[in-house]
Amino acid sequence: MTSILEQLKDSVSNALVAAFGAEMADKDPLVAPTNNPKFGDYQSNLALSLAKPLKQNPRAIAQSIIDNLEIDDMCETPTIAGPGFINFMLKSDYVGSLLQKIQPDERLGIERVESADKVIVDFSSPNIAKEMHVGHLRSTIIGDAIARILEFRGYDVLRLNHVGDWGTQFGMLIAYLREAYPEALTTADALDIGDLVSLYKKAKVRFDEDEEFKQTAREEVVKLQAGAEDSRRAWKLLCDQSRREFQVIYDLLDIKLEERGESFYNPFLADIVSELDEKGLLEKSEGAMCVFLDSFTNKEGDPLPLIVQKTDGGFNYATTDLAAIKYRIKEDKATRIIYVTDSGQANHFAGVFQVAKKAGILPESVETVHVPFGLVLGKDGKRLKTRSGVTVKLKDLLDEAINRAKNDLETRLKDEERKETPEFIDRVAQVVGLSAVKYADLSHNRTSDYTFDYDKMLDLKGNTAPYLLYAYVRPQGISRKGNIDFSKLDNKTNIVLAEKEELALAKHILQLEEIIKEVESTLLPNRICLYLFELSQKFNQFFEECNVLNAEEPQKTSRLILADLTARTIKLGLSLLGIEVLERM
RNA sequence: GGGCGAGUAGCUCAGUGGAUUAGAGCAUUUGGCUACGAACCAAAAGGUCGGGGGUUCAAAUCCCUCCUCGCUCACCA
Repeated sequence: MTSILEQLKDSVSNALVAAFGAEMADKDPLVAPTNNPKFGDYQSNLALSLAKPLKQNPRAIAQSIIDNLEIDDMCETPTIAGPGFINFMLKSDYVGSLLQKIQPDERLGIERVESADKVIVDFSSPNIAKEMHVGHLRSTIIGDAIARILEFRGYDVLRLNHVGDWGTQFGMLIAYLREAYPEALTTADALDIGDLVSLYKKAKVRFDEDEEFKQTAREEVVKLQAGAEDSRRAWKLLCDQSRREFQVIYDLLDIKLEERGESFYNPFLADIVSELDEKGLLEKSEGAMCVFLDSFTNKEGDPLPLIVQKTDGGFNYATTDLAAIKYRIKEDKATRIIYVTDSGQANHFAGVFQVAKKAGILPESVETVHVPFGLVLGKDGKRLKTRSGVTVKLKDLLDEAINRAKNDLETRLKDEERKETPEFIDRVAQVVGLSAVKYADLSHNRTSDYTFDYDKMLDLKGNTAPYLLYAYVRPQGISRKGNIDFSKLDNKTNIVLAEKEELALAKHILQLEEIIKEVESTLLPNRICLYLFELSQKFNQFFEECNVLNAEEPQKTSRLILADLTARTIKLGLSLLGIEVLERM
């Protein structure tokens, strides 16, 4: 369905051409939702921006536009306010007819994109042989939400997990494995990940302290990269065990990912370097092969290099990322590649994208975009750590949220003298706990750091997951109490929107499409959160003022449809964020 | 020192095409359950949008400058 906003934009553009001639056709109609409901639903600031070029009074221009508008079916006659704003107020009949139109549609009238372009979302990316920790939280949650939103819009999304499964640390690990746990190399499942993590730490200590061990580790890297069979077996063992543990988290969070680690691009790295050389971009500097960047300088003001081959001949992540760009464009046919990593990598990606463009690997027709996000902070305003000062494991963090949700729920059940089964309690606690963590993350503007606070995210009040989940449960309560099957509601009766709460709720429901389209380009999921929070508030106001079950027809059916559409909008919106709903809580 | 980002109510944060009186939530104070779940709603109070300049009829938003904080600055990713 064409959104109201787009229809208005088209109408204003047409009116502009009718009033001032065809040369105005490309002029942006500057239509946007009003920031204050008393100015109506939408406004156009067009007349003000035309005052100078047309050398006319903006109010007169506004009047000419209004005179040429053909929107009687949608809006009341637009009014001119202040210096020349055009304010639009939707007609309630029109709003009702739109609701009626989307009511039978599973997608709630939201369009798919015309061509299913391939989009890659690169997110999560933990490191093999390490546990997932709080540092992976945001990439995983934000990346998944972005992927879900683009999938819903109809893009062909490839979700890639660019795991750290290659590099110098493996020499160290394999060397230590041989030394300390030789049986792990021959016996399946001889280690679990807990051992693997402590193994990593011990290996690191050996590596830092013992020169001889360091040398062995380096040789092990060479053997691995050369494809020595027992080294590869050890490497694979490490990867498999890590992968299993990652999967526990992904299952818990309901996240689907295709693993394609750094090692995947290994065969292409040497070619990338020679390609850069052929293009004349390569320079040797302090022993390393580099491409020098435009507009990036170091402390002394000299140009900064992107190192693609280290002094020891090895490749690094810049090389891998260049190879990945090439592969993703040539083989995967991606037209948009989205990297969800922390903002600390902004320079790295800027450099890689610049070199890829210079080298002709990255054509104009493909968009690469770094989607940065800020740090997760503790209440002290510093990077989130445990009380003992170590990094918080992701599993522990999620379990804590679920446990707190469970305690809250049990306290409330006791207060209200409600009895529920242990299965119900566990299920509600899990959904509430996980959705609270996800929603807290997604509802903040991702570019800034955010403060992690269990009490706030699990609060039943305010812009939190529990508040939204409750707003979903309330319409379901109406359905149960009234013994009404929402899917069998009469769709023939005109929807009546007499009360201001009804109208406000209805208009808000219809805005989801605009929001989704906006997020599709800005990749800022917090816009969806804000939308859903406002929807929930409007529903609660409606619920307070407009009794549904005791209303007379045709108002009763109208209100049932409103309640159902609200619930389905919340459910759909939350699903785009990777959050489930509950029928009761 | 360079680059990037941030600084908006006591706290957590919205505000991405400059525009009509700067928003929300939490916390605080007050009112509302003999009506579909009060896990709710209503109302009050709370801000020189870090400081200073500039552009504009109009700036939290654009430009300049300064201050504070964070991230980052060649062989880790």
